[in-house]
Amino acid sequence: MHSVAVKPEDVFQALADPTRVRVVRLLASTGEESCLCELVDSLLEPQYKLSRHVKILRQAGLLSVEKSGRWVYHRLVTDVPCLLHLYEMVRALPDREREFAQDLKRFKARMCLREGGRCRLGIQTPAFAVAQA
Amino acid sequence: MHSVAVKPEDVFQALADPTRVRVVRLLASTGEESCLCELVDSLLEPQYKLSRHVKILRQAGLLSVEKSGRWVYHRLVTDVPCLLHLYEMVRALPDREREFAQDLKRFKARMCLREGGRCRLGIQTPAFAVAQA
DNA sequence: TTATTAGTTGTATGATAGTGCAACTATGCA
DNA sequence: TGCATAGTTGCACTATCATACAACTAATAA
Repeated sequence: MHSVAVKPEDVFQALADPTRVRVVRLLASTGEESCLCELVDSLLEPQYKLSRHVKILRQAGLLSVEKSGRWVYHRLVTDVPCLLHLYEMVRALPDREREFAQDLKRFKARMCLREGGRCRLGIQTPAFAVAQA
Repeated sequence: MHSVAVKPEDVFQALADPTRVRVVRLLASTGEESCLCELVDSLLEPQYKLSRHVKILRQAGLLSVEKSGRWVYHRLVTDVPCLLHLYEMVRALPDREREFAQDLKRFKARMCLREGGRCRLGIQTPAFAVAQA
C-alpha cells in the first residue's frame, strides 16, 4: 500500500486535534519510532484514546506501522515531500504552555527503559508519571 | 490585534476543508492579496460560502484583512515563522485532478481585470467561468 | 493450556462543522 | 435621497467527530 494519495483535507484533519499534534510533534522532533505504550506513558492519555488517534494518523498517511510481537511501532512517513514541510512546521510550533517540553521529557525518560533498542515494558502510568514529576 | 496566539488545532482545523485549502493555496502560490469577489470567480463557489470559509481562516490567524470601500482584501499572515513552513507545504501539495491549475488559471485571468491594482468589478460568475473554459 | 498483557474496536453520547436559503449591513453612485 | 451591490450572518438541517466504557483480539510466558 504505497502512500501515493495525499489528500490535504485528511492530512490537515488528522492534525486538527491537540493529542494528534502532540504525537506527531514528538516523533518529528526526535526522529524516533515509538510503540503505543511509550506514547501512553509520554502523553499520559488512555491507551484506547491514543490507539484511535494513531489510527487516524495512519489512515491519513502520516504514520506507518511495524508490528513486532505484542508491540506496534509507529513512525512518521518521510517519503512524501510535502509532509516533510509539514513536520518542519510542527517542529516550529510555539510551546506556550510548555506542554511539549513535558511530553518530550517523559518520552526521553521512557525511551531509556528500552532494552536493545526495543520496548520491553507495558504501560507504566501512573507510576511512571509520578517518577518524572 | 497581533497574531501572537498560534493554536495548532485551529490552524490545522482551518485547513481541514478542501475549499479553504484552495484559498490558501491560491494566495500562497501567487503571493497576491484578493478580495472576496475575485475568490468567488476563481473558485466558482457561492459568495456566502467563501465569506464563511475566509472568516474561519481569519479567526485561525492565517489571513489578515484590509477593507477598502466595498471591497475586502485578504492576504496571508506572514509574520509567524511556523506559518511560512505551512504555506510551503501547501504549495508542495500534489495537484492530482488539476483542480488547482484551473483555479490558478481563473485567478490570473480575473486579476487581469483589476484597474490600478485594485478590484473594480463585482462577481462575474457565471459569465466569467464560461469565458475561461 | 492458561493467564497475562499490548493493542483494537463496537456502541452510545454530546459537541462541532459544512451547507443552502434568505435576510441583513454597509458602501458607493446616480 | 434612493438604488445597486460587496459582503456578512441567523437559522435549520445533516453529517461528522472526540470521548468513555466495556468487550474484544492477538501474542507472550509460565
